[in-house]
Amino acid sequence: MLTFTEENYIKALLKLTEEVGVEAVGTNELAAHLGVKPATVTDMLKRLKEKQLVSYEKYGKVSLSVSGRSLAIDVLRKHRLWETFLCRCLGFPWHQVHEIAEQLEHIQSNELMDRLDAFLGFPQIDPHGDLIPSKDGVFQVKPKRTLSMLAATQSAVLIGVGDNSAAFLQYVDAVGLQLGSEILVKRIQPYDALIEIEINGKTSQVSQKFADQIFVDTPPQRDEISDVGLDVEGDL
Amino acid sequence: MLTFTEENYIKALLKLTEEVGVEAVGTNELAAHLGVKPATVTDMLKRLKEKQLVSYEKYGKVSLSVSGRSLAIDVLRKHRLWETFLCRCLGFPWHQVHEIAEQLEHIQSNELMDRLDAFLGFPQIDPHGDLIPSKDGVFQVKPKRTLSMLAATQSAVLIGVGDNSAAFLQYVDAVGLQLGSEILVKRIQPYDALIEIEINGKTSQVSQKFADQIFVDTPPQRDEISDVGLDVEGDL
DNA sequence: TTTTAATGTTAGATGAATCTAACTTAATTA
DNA sequence: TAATTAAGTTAGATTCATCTAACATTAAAA
Repeated sequence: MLTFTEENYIKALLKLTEEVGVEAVGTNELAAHLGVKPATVTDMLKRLKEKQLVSYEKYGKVSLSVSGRSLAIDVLRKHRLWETFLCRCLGFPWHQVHEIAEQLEHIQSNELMDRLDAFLGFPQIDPHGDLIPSKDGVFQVKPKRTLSMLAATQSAVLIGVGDNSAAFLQYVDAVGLQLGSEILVKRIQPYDALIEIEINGKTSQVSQKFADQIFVDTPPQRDEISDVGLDVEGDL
Repeated sequence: MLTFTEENYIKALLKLTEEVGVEAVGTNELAAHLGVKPATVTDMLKRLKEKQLVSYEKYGKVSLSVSGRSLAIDVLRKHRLWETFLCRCLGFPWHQVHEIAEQLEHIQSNELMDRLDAFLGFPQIDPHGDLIPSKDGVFQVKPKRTLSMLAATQSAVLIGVGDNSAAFLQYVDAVGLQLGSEILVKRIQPYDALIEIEINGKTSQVSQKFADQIFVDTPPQRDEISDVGLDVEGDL
């Protein structure tokens, strides 16, 4: 049985490796991500190694073991199922659910999660557009295309976000975006690289930093293939 | 902000005083109830006193302060709302919900509980028949009549239980009882005080210990007042 | 009233998770 | 290659929640 803190460490490792597509991470990076000091991380890594959750050698990089990865994915699954519950059933705005799910993800009961999963109709995507790992831990990260990769005059559909913080998500709300929204890139300022976008007729200027966190799907336009909408929740 | 453990101590204090109708409790009793050693309780009581949650003097009995009681009631409210959610929405049998709610009751978010409360339709009674405290902490314990107080030939309706452990509740299930069930006391063995009861035509023998934990409402019978059923969930 | 039993406290230890400050190793740059 | 910087570790301290073992107080019984 893992402690809350141990669960948070392996979850962070999952995020910092798999989501970025990197093999292993350093102590400092982990510390920064978790908001603790590097020394604290070193201590914890020793404990995680003893429990065979990570592979780690002194002064080297860390990566999750097979069992560590599987436990981390389970925590992530809980997190995303709870987020889905909070939005869909309790009507929370998406910028509030992450913080509460950070607590709920540590509740220990497999049966609870299975029942919640069934209650929600076995959702595949959470309120931020992230894939919910299946019960048996199948979980792979799709390569992501971001708004910042688009050229002027291109349009795309919002399928996810790379930052779940309340501050970022409220900004997303403010420009009128939600999952499934169509985004048109009107032009990119040559001078400061600000991107002018249009959503439902409303025009906004956003930064590269912002655009890096906006994941999009580019619908086939030139090929004249007929309308393929994003079905956020219905694709079993 | 209280720690999980502090919340558990004040919850235990609420239970050991109010539910039993006693002013204050001793260190040993608290320790026994929480499954820790008396020395541990002494330490914790000092901390709780510093935080003004209890009134306590060395070698004396402990009781909750006004603010301690209010916080304890809030924990109890969360516990019972979660239990209601687990039974009603996720279909958990009542003997499983207590353990999971022991974890969920410590999640910190007032908005979460308010939304859950609304989602459940502002329930007043939890799956064990206990009153759910209202948001403003109004909560009084009704004096309880138990099955063990009934005489032979009397009948009554199950309105609650005094023990939420899985072992006890499964026993209750086994004799065919659920909230609202009508119980007929057929006779009481003079020799060993076993109580013979009938529920839906099914006869069982139960002990005094068991009967002490079965809370009942005795419908007016002799007075010929017409049928008054127990409406477990609908009485706003 | 004195002894005994029950109850409660103190002191010292442990493990988890954190910190700061000092030190070591690895990587980069001149 | 040597010096500097970045990254990582160790040592020692702190807080929380717990323990055991020894001691103190209160209540009950002889």
